[in-house]
Amino acid sequence: MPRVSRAQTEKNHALIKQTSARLFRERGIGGVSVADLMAAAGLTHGGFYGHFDSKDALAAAACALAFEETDQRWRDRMREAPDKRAKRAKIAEGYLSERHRDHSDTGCAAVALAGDVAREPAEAPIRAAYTAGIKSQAAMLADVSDAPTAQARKRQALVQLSLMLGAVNLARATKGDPLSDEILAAAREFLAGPAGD
Amino acid sequence: MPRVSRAQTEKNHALIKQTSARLFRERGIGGVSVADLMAAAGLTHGGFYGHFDSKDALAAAACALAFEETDQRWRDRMREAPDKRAKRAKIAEGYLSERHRDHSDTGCAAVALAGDVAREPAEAPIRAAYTAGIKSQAAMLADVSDAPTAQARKRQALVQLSLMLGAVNLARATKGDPLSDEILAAAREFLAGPAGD
DNA sequence: TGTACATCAGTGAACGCGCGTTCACTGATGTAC
DNA sequence: TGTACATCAGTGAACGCGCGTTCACTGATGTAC
Repeated sequence: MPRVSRAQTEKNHALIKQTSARLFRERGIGGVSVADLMAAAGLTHGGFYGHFDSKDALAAAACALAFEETDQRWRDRMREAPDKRAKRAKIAEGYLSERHRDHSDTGCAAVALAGDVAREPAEAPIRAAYTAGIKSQAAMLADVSDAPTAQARKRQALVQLSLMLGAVNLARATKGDPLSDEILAAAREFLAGPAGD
Repeated sequence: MPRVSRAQTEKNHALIKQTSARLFRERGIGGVSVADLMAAAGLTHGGFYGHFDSKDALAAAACALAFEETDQRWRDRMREAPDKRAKRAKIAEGYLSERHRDHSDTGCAAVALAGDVAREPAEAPIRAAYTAGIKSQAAMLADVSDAPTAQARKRQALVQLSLMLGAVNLARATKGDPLSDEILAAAREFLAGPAGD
């Protein structure tokens, strides 16, 4: 079984990253061991350090990948909507759905990793990846803002992002109680309403 | 040193809870060991199980206490403001301050613990404590809403809470980058502005 | 109020376990001729 | 195109460490007389 073709090695590398991007979002970085994620990728844990320098380095790479996935989904959704207002609404709708609340493993990286990243030390490599991901999301939302100035568009984007992230985070933490659905509904209604942009 | 007076035992019990409420908010539940928090309370780790059944049980008690502290601070702040609009603004101001972002140990329990609680299993005792805390905060905000119906007041409260929590969570995760301050400023301005209620 | 003793809060060593990381080894892959 | 061999991706045992929890022990506290 050892010594695998160059092509297979690259596939394994990508698979470890993809698997981690999913597991870290679902269970948190501390909630998944190196052995766990290598097993989920169909490998044994010893080979991990041939692919990444450390679990921290993988966390940064997986975070970046998770944001790429999220960005791609946002772009796809926006493409379906005719104008800026509809694009904003399309994103909010998906973000604030019960489906998104219940599937953090394939959901938005920003909300799934916020709590973990907030407690990482300043020099942890995942922090840079996370901040870059947030900037990308904010830029996408600012692009579909109707506000007159660049500053106002950015502010609107940051408010929409904060509200969506906060609502899903709260809905996940209160899941099992009727309040969880109410939080999502309140945020959905607010962003769809007349003041929702 | 062993066998301490009844009064001292109660003080120790309270101290363990207070210390945990602070440390859990700062480093997360998984980021503090039983030995850590007993040492921070000036005790040795072995005595812990005389006070609590398990770390999970303590986490629930500490979460409840952290919410009590937060509630008390909100009540104090609201008392200083003349009307509902000013009360809402007062809460938002403090919540979205750089000071609050930089001091999670004494800050709002809802944002500090959201990520941890979201990943706890349904039967974990901390989930009930957390949901109760959120309901209390939502009720306080609904009480100072100007909306005409009870449902609208609740929705407004849930939106304000989600936005505040999301903004501080994001600001903590992006701290060190100028974006962090911008997120807080955007949310502050939005909640102070004409549509901010 | 004073004495004799049972209680039990806190101590610190120990438990089994899982963690991130290292390393000697293996044998298919890739290369040199 | 075929053979000989060096490379190195993956294996699995082992490393030291810290975790949550248990437990025999200690000696001041609280109680019974």
